[in-house]
Amino acid sequence: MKTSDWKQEFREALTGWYREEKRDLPWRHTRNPYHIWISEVMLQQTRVDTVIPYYARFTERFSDMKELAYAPEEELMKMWEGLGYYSRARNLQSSVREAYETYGEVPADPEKFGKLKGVGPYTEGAVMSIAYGIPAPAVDGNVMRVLSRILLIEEDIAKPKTRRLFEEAVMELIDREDPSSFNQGMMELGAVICTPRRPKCLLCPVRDFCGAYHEGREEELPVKSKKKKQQSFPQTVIALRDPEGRWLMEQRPEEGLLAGMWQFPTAETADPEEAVRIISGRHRLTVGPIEEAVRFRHVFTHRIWEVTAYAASVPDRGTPADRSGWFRPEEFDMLTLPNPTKKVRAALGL
DNA sequence: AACTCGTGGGA
DNA sequence: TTCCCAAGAGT
Repeated sequence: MKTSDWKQEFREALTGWYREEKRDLPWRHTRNPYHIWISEVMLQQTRVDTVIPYYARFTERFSDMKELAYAPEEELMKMWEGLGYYSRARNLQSSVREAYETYGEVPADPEKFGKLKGVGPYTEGAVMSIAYGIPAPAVDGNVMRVLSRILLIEEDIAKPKTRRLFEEAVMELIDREDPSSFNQGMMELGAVICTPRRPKCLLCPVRDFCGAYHEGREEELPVKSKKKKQQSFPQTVIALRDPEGRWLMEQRPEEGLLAGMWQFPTAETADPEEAVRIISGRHRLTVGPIEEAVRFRHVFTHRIWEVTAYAASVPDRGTPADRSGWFRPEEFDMLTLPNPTKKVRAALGL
């Protein structure tokens, strides 16, 4: 068998399987490049089942580029609330605005599209191939896992430079008649068959082409170095209620973790007395006796919060610092609240 | 290159 | 519980 024939048979086996067996997902019902762009950004580091309801709401509210381009940021963040990695939403909006004003559409040019904020190598290839049929590589974690097994590639896929190796491999293999089905087929295969643990090789449409399967090494690949575990940080929350039933909320800084989101007053200490001193000083107010409401751990990718939340009354509102305000529980829904804050809110029965 | 940036699910 | 992870990108 000649090498070129092997590649062609691989392509046909993969795209044929994909066209027959692909899951019925919302973004596979549209050819709207803008909607496909939205789906790819939402799917960055996020599971399909999590994205589905967000995608439905988001594309309904911001049905075309103009709607999103000029939407109020608060509304944008409210639609993204709970999905995580919030800079994705802000970058998406600014890039949709730029594309709309510059091209009037999603540019069908990888060079132009890839320059937009929030569009990295993966998203560039995914949107260009799926929306426009352009043969560009869309290398995500699935593709690196699948190809490392098929081609017996032993480079560490945790290392940034390794991705380029896989992009070159994809360009050698990609189906130029249907780059969309090829790229999505690779990812679909990784998602449902060629899984990280216990891959279902007996159901695999391309196992005849798989080096790892032939050598019985499918569980050994890919090679991936582990990341170091996260550091823990104490977070003491002092939820403060005024005599009229309003609660003090603070808005986090515009940059960094949970940027711009709202939370109950919080101090980075394990000592509740110290937290009261810090927060009462910050807002120039007097805090009554505190009562513990809830204690939990919140795990981020790179750090862990050990949260202890207390509630207390204040006789008057003092002098609130910048980026803070008093709100009734019904008004909380106007604010963008990160999950840790939602947990505290639930514990307080608000 | 290494670090930052969320969340929820599964083994 | 603990760990890894899931269609990554910005700095």
